[in-house]
Formats: sequence, C-alpha cells, structure tokens
Amino acid sequence: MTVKTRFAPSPTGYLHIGGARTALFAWAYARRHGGKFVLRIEDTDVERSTPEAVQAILDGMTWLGLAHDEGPYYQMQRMYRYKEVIGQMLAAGSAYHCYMSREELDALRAAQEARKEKPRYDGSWRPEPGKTLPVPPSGVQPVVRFRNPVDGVVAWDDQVKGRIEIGNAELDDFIIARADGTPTYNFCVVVDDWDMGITHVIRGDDHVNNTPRQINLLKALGAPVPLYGHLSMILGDDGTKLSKRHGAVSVMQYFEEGYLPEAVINYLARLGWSHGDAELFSREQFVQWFDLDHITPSAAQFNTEKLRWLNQQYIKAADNARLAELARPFLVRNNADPDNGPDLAAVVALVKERAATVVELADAATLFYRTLHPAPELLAQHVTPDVLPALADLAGRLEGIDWERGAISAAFKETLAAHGLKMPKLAMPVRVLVTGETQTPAIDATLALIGKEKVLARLKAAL
RNA sequence: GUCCCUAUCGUCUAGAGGCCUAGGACAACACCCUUUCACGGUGUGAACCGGGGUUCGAAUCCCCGUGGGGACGCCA
Repeated sequence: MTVKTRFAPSPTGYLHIGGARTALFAWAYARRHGGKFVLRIEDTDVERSTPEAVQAILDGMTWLGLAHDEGPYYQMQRMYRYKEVIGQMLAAGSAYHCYMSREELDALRAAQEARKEKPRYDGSWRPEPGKTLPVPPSGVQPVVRFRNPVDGVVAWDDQVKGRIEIGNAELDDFIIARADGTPTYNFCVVVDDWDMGITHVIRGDDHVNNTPRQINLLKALGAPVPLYGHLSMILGDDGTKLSKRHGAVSVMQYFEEGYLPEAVINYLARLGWSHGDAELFSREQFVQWFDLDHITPSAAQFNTEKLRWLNQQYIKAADNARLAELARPFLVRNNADPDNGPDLAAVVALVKERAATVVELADAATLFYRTLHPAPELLAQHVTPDVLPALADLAGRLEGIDWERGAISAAFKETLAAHGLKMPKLAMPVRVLVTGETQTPAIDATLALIGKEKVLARLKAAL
C-alpha cells in the first residue's frame, strides 16, 4: 500500500504557523515512506473563502519548500461527486431529509443547554421502522442528515494519541448537505479522502471530535478507513492560543522578519516531535528520521527565542552570495545602496556571525553603504582630547599603506606602541568616527571594506 | 453542562518498569576567549501536578482528583 497523506486547509486566511507544521508533518510522512502528498483546498465555505487566501497558502508552502505531488484539488469543483454520493445515501437509507427549521433547531439546543445537556439533534425526522414521520411542511427546503448508528462505540488507534473510543450515543445525526444542497465539511472530507485514496490523515487535534463521525460515514459508504494521527495545537509565546495578537499570523511574516525557511522548518519539526537529542538537522535528515511515534501528544508553546537561535545557526552556515541577495531589499529599505560600496557578499561574510535574522544582517551591513553620523554623546565619550594625537598619527600611517586588512592592523599596532595605548582606546574612537557606531566587526576588517578614501576623510574631519 | 484529549526544568523536549542522585537544547547566570558588539568555549541554577494503587522496584502501568486544551454549527 502506497502511503498518501494530504494537507487540507480552508482558504479563509493565511497559512499560519500551526497549519504549516501540520503540512510539514503530512509532507514529511509521505516523503519518508516514498508516498504521495496531496494538497486539497477546502473551499466549501463560500462566504469566507477567497482566492487571495488560496494564493497565500500556496505562497507559504512554496517558501517552506513543501511541494505537493497531487492537486491542488478544490472542493467546489467536486460538487457533482458529492451530490452523487448524497443521492446514493438517500436511496440507500443511510441519509434522510430533515425539515426542522433553524429556529426550531435553535430552540431545541437552547432547551437542552438549559437542562445542562449536550446540545444535539433529536432525530425528529429520522426514519425508523414502524415510526410515522411528520408531514413535511410546504415551502421548506430540507437539509440532508446522516443516519448515525445509535449503539456501540467508534474506536480508532490514533497514531499520535493512542486508542480513542467514543460512544455513538454521544453523536447525533449531523447535516451532510445544507438546505441549498451544498455539502458540509465532514461529508466532503470523507468523500475526498476516500476518492483520493488517503491512507494517513494527519491533522490538527481540533478534528478529534470529527473523526468518529467521519469513520461512521466511511463505513456507511463501504469505504476503507484511513489511519488518523492528530497533532496537538501550537500555543503562542505567552502560552495562550495563537491569534493575530502574537504577530504570527502568516508564515510569510517570518520571511519578512528575516528568517530562513530551513530554520523555520527545523524549528517546526522540533515543536512537537523529536529524535533523541537532535536539535539542528537538515530537511533531508528530518525526512529520514520522521515518524509518528515520536510526536508529543500535548500542546507546545512557540518560542521565538529558540527560533532566532536556530536561524542564527543557519545564517552562519549559509552561502554569502545567497545571504547577500536576501539582505539586499532590507538594505534598500535602510536607504543604503548595496551597489555603491564594497562587495555585498564580502560584507555579509564579515557581519553574519552577529546576526540572528536577515534583517539584522542588513542592519549590520548598512554602515558600509551609508555615511552614518555619530551621535554627539558617542563622540564625547570616545573621541577624547587625549587620543587625538594618536588618531592623527594613525591617519598618517594609514595614508601610506597598501589598503588591506593586515597592513591596517599593523598600522594600528604601531600607533598603539608609539603612544602606549591599549587597543580599545584607539579602536573605539576610530569605530565611532568612521562608522558612526560602537558595534561593528573587527576594526581592521571593517576599515578594509569601507575603503581608504572614506576612512581617511572621516578621520581627518575629526582632527 | 456533556464528551474527548493532555500533564518532566521558564520554554521545546529525551525517557516504552531497574541504565534516572532524570539527559539535551533555547533562555538565565558566572567565568574564559577578545579589537567594541557578537561568535565560540567551560560551568552553575532549574522539572517528573497531587493523592491512591500495581510491583522487589514507577517519571514510566492503573484509578481518582486538580490544572490546561479541544469539541458540542445548515464553519472548516
């Protein structure tokens, strides 16, 4: 049997971090077993589904590198199939028309809640042997309900949570087609998973309660029941449910904040899954290791600090030319022109050890492309009158050398020796004068990249 | 309210009855390295929710509490 998994988002918003992890796990499972990964867009909620959201989900998956082998399928394009199956179920008696109005239903639920009961449909229109059904009111479009078994339990061995059993007594006859004829979620999922030959349903655990209904439906249809694995939810940094408040709405936001997709993948993989003590591993390694047995059944809290650390590890290891291209737009945003100054890849090589994100990388690179004027208090603090002679001496020595790091370093050391100073005493004022900052890479390497002319001009301006 | 799931350092987690005086990682703190800031290195503090069982032995199995989460839609 070929493994087939699917990711089935509803296009009502962006691909958020929880959805991304679900997609990652479903993708990895298919890859791990040489199977297929299906993308299915569940757009039957016409009110809330948008083409923009579909695109956003596609973009997010692409950025993360989660390619699907089949699809995307769109449920709205499969209406003919759902209607066909509903017709069959009606004919077979496993589904029936229900004429209870919304108002009646609301009243029923309200009464049940008042009695502290679990709100559920009471089966008024459910056909039973020897039971006389009410007369269908005229002018009312009926919904179609599934005739759920009354007795027994539905059980499955959840691939992450273990065995789960739910009594049929807890379930009611849920609606599979609305009054306007459109099918509902639980029904479409079942028909799709069946038609598409899905073998492993890996999804969020908010679907645990839907699973028994879907299994009953599958059985009524004579369809095979796939294996289910329910992933617990991801909580925000503050331990509460993820929402817009946490700024983690869309995975693309991580792109905008300067995270590398491989870092996000690595982080997400470790959130709720583990392989011994392994923390830092490639996508390929992840696919080789991934299994359902080591998924944590409880909810996990998102930790931006750790994501940052991982991202930093990936930035340090990343190719300079690639990082340069990624940083370029952020440099431009900083009003720096990356084409007017030292080679960006060389700058990136120098600053990447002190950047946790591409944004920070660009920020650190900015001083190489823009004249930054030091704040007066920095000048007052570092460029004190007693270092002026040493600075003048240094400027003189720099003027006569070949402009490369080793020679610059030598000029510093000679100046230090001549004036009996320690490195920071001289390097800090130079740093402030030339870059406008107190935090830069090693001063000799920094000066080497900025260029002789600019360095000398800025130094002399202070003397 | 009913049903379902869940519970190890602040956080992510290792742990499948003895290998656990509970391991790793992020974060914190200290020290080292050092040309500022970082990086890197070394080290320290930090957890099995509570109570009952089962067992020679329980973080691991069972039960009951408690905390957290989810579901109970003509949403998905």
